[in-house]
Amino acid sequence: MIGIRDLARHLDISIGTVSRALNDRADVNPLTRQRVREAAAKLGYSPNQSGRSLRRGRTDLIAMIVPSGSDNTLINTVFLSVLDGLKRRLGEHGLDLAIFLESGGNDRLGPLRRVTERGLADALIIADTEGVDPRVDYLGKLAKPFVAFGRTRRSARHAWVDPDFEAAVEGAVERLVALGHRRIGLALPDLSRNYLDLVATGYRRAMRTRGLPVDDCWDVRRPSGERGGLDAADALLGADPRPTAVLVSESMHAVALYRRLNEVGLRPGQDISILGLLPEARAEYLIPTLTTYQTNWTEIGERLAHAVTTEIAAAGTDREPEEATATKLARARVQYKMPVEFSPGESVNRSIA
Amino acid sequence: MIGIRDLARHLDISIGTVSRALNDRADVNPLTRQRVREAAAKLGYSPNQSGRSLRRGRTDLIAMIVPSGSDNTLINTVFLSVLDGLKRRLGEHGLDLAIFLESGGNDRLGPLRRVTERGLADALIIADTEGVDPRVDYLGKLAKPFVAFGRTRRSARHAWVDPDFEAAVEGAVERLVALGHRRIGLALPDLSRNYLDLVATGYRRAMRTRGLPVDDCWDVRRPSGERGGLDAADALLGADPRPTAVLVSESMHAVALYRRLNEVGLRPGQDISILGLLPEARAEYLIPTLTTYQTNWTEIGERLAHAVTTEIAAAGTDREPEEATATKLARARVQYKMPVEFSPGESVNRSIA
DNA sequence: TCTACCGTCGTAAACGTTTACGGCGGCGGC
DNA sequence: GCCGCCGCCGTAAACGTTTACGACGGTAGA
Repeated sequence: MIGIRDLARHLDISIGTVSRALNDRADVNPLTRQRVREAAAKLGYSPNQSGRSLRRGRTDLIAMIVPSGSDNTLINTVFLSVLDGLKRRLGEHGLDLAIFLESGGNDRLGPLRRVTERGLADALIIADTEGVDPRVDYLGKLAKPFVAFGRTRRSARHAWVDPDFEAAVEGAVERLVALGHRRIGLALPDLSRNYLDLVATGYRRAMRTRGLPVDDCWDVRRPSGERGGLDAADALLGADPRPTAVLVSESMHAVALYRRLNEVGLRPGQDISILGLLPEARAEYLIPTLTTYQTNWTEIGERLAHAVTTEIAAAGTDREPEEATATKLARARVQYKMPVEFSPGESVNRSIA
Repeated sequence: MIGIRDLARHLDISIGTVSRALNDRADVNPLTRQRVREAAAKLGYSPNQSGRSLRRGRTDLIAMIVPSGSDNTLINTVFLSVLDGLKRRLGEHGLDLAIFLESGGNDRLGPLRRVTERGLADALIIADTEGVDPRVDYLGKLAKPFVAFGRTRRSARHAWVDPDFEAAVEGAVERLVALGHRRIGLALPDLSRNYLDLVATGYRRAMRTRGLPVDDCWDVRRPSGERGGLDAADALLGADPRPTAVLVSESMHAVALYRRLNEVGLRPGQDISILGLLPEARAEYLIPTLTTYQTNWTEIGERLAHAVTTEIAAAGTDREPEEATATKLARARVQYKMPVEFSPGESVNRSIA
């Protein structure tokens, strides 16, 4: 590996000048800057990150912590689209993105801890947040800049970006009601995720404001995966009176529901309406295609990036007590609900009226 | 942040001793070691990674480069299972894993370059390899330890791990032939991926060794995604004579094929057999479930980790010309085809005979 | 008693950068 | 002609670790 020393020796100038030239500082002769640049290109110089960040005190790396193991997390299905926007925007600020995985167990703090303790990222993004998430407390105490992909109950105190789940469930209920449905069921996985609580309360509220009844048998919460989905389907189909439409929020639950309906001879979109409150990634694999909400996941990634950079900027000037109000406003915490809309799908097309 | 200096001052010993104590070196009094450990725990010391790796010359971090954008890559569908095993095994060696994304464009070298130039990983894993992959040449020239998740045409020269695609296609053909099929089609996406070439040649070989005809109309290669899948389906269904079974190797192609069959009134598993040469992740979303190969993706991850550690060890002793033959053998390059088998599925159950 | 050795520890250099500080020459204003 | 300023550059310290080297006291063997 060739370092700044070699460049200096090769050009017969000091390493200080080389460094200044490469970092585009003002006090260096344009000609020398040029010569340094050419030498760097010719010799294939690239700065050593360890040395640089040791001196600078930052790494220019953003770490994203994502859960592993289960494949029914929010983050998994639409992962790449979000990352696409996130990465592009971060790149514009000279930041790189690295993704770290959680262990898959119930210990959500350990892997995060490893990343922070090694100090290899300037800021973190945590995904798949729970209602009370130990990670936000931990990062808060550390005063480490971070953004949550998904709200928590402590959301007022940190930056976050996520889809507007309340609007999604509100829109879903509205759409079904417009078709004449009055008995609407809801199947949720019983994971500990904050967005599921938002969906559950949003569902109740949407029903209540329209004066619609909510039978407790219509609001089922079952384990993740196919087995739990079949359970949920059985519970909903066995309810009396039976819902004429079902909101489902996990892919495997949707699959299981389709399967059960198929077995008992009910056709989605004809005999019963199914509406997905889930990322659209797998919706099109079902036949008939599942109607589900969709949103601009790439833009969500971009918003995350924006939130990250403002958090970093805020942390940098934290010790500055006197600050112009204008800049302070510009650095306000990013907390953003991404609008959603519903895809065209074949699983909802039945007018009850 | 508290450093080794603070510990030394706090205990009134030298920083050298503190460092030796924390690194479990022999020449330190067990009692001092104990005291240092306790102080480190009490004060919440954690070593600065930049300083450490600057001095040590290594980062204890493994970088995996994965493509982004398209969601039909091999790496995407079974991503988490592989990563699970990979991460666990790496952790046993004190290595962390970070995932970096490609830009999504056709430039596969740029993102990789950024990672290597910043020098923030000891070794790399590249995924979704092409036949002639610019990344293997680049890494080879750099003499940087790396492992490919997926063979290339230069596979003899580097470490790699992947599923045994030849065995998969061989098994598929054999299974169909046992059911009496003689006219077997193949639909591939027209991506530039090495494993697709392996599948294509494996298909031809399997057919030839059984004395079966291969009509060129049965071997279609169409763009990725639903549109291309519909094209492929039309081509196969329009062939004369029409194949009685079809091998398909991309999820969206499978979905499109199901859809087209549905439209023309053919039932998978009854009127025609479908067999997936694709990771099983989405197979169960189709109705009837798609029969497809499956393998132990977690173990693939573990094999990748093993390959990485042996590559690193080999690079460490590269300059050592005289080496015991035993150790040399132990450090032989890992090149491993993971065995595959076929899942129970409903899309193949028709005996032609 | 002298030598050799061992266990334990301190000293200081080194890893590759960045950057505060000061120096040196030239140029303009007085 | 002198002073001050400015553009450009070299010097050296600093970031937090690791580790080669040597020092020191003590013990054992001769």
